[in-house]
Amino acid sequence: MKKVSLSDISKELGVSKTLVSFVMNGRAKEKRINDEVAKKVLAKAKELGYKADYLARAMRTGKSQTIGLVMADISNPFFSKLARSIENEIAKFGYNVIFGSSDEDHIKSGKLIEVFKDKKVDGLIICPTVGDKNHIKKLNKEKYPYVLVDRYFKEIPSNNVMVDNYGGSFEIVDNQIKSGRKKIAFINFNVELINMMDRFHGYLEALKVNGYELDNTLVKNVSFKDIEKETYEAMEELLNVNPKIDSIYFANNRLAFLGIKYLIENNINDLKKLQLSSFDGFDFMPLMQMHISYGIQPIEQLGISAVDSIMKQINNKEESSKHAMLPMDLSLIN
Amino acid sequence: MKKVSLSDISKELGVSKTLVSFVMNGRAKEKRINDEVAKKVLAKAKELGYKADYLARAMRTGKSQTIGLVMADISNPFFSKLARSIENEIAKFGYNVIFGSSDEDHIKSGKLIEVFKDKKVDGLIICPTVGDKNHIKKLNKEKYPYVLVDRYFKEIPSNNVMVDNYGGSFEIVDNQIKSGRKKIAFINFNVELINMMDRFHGYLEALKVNGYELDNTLVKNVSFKDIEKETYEAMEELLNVNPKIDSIYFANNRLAFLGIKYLIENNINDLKKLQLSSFDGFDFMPLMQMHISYGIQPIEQLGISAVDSIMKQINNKEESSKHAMLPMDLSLIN
DNA sequence: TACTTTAGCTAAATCGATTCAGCAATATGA
DNA sequence: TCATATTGCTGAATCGATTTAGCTAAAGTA
Repeated sequence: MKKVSLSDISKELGVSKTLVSFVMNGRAKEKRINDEVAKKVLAKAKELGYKADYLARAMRTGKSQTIGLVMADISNPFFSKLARSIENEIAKFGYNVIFGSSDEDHIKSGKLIEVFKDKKVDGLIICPTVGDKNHIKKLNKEKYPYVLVDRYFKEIPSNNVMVDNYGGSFEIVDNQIKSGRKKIAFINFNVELINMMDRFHGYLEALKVNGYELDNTLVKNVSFKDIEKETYEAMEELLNVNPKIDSIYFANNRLAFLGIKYLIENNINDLKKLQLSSFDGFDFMPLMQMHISYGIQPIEQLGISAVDSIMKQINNKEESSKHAMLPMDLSLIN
Repeated sequence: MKKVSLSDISKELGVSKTLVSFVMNGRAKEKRINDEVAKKVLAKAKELGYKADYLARAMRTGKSQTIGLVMADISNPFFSKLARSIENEIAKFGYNVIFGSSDEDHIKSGKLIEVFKDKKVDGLIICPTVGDKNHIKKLNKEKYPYVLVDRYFKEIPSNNVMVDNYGGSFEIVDNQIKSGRKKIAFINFNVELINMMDRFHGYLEALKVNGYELDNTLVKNVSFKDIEKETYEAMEELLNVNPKIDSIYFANNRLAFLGIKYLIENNINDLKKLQLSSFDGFDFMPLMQMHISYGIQPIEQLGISAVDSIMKQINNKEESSKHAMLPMDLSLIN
């Protein structure tokens, strides 16, 4: 049951390792190897149960058939669904995924990127966090294959796959206005992230085209670090200080979850007075006591596009600084 | 910026690669290398930015500093939280995680196990599915380090980390009975899985100790393949055929989710007549329109224990056929 | 006949680290 | 003084595949 190597085959058949290697890599024709000999090699390989040693091959060729996935947090449903989509898609190319979570901390993500490069991954799929600019610049300099998902940096050229945060956000807010809402509050998250900024700009634009003034007291920002506490504070301030609010728009599903939790715990559920919307939802939103209007992110497509990009790069299909943008599914805004 | 190898250092200093290797692996004392020389080596290594090549080392030593994680589906919150716990814990040992989802299909899980072994992972953490017995037997024969989580096979010795499915299930059902429920229906899932069988046995035992007879019309089984449709059918049958049911107990949170969805869509919400309970919950259960009583799985601890087991095996701390069982958090049953 | 092609194959270097076996010089002990 | 330890170090083999450079013999060509 011990492992069978190239030389085992070559010895048994009295041919060179080189020849066996050529045959096993399907280069028999190209290398003008006698058909009979090639057949014998294949037969012997099957007989002995030969399989090329992954590490030896990876060391020699520099290809690991593995990609590294750096996300904020795999236990977050958005990322776990994305991870699943990437896993499925990249499996079609015979690749595997090695992953790590950064917790929105660029020290961690930098370390993950380095470790994955050390492990010779053929490419990286990264959901970058605020301080990651330098890591991305470094990857550019090294020409290491990578693609950013969900977020990118305007000032740094990169291959990236994004959702139409601006457009989706615009539609949601525009819809709130069209349905008669006058004072639409916005709770945003980690404002420095480009995707979050874009959602904010969508909100601004919807106000603008409808002739609304931006009211800064209606906009709250919450940080990743203490999201629960800060969301509660934001809700409290919005509802107490500004009692005329008739709509609250959450920049993501986590905020929406916490906001709704706050409302339920405080028994605020007059939805005629207060309408809710969120950039994206979760599976259980249809089961909630509170009606909420939301978009659906094309997570699966996000993974597929990211894999497409990284595989093109790995196979030198010349892909550079390509910015893909996927539309939101807006069927649940109303 | 090209990579620096051992021989670069050895050439620059005029010493052997052997010596450099010893120093870099912290075996200078053990190998009686002159302190001065050792210092010089370390200094030079730092100067040149030397880092041992992962693949070369892995090939030579047979250690990859990577473990393989085989789950049913990483996009399922239970598994993504488990994956996160494992990731965090194993990072403390300088390890990374490569993962794959089996979709409860033993062909897929078998392939994943083989691929991960090919990639020379130092150990496997596996959430096995029904047909995986032979794969586990094979691992036993090969003495490949692995640990099963969430499920195991009674007839096959294995290291495994389980939740107390039986005890948790017993408590939940016992509580339903104690609070006066007479006809407690049970919707189970993929019955051949040991964890699901144990939950069923907990249900049985609770009936028994309270002097209830098992009523087979109250027990429904749903399969992984078509969980949504089958859960709806089960709900329909239970509620129509057996109108005296006053409690429904779901074997997991996914079933509970679907069951509640059914009830909401069909406007059945008289919780005085019908009480709900589930083996485990999700974050948003407190926000639901329906009250439901549930346990909480010690997912984080599950990951920690699994990592503990696999690391002990990898480091030959002689761990064999150890069956760990973690208690459920039952604070939310009432 | 002599020279070029081509088919068919192989030895050896290479990737980069680890480790076995052992050498030389100095120190210690009887 | 001679034998034995000990210190300090190294050459070469090894892990297993890939790949470069090149060889031999037969076939083709002029």
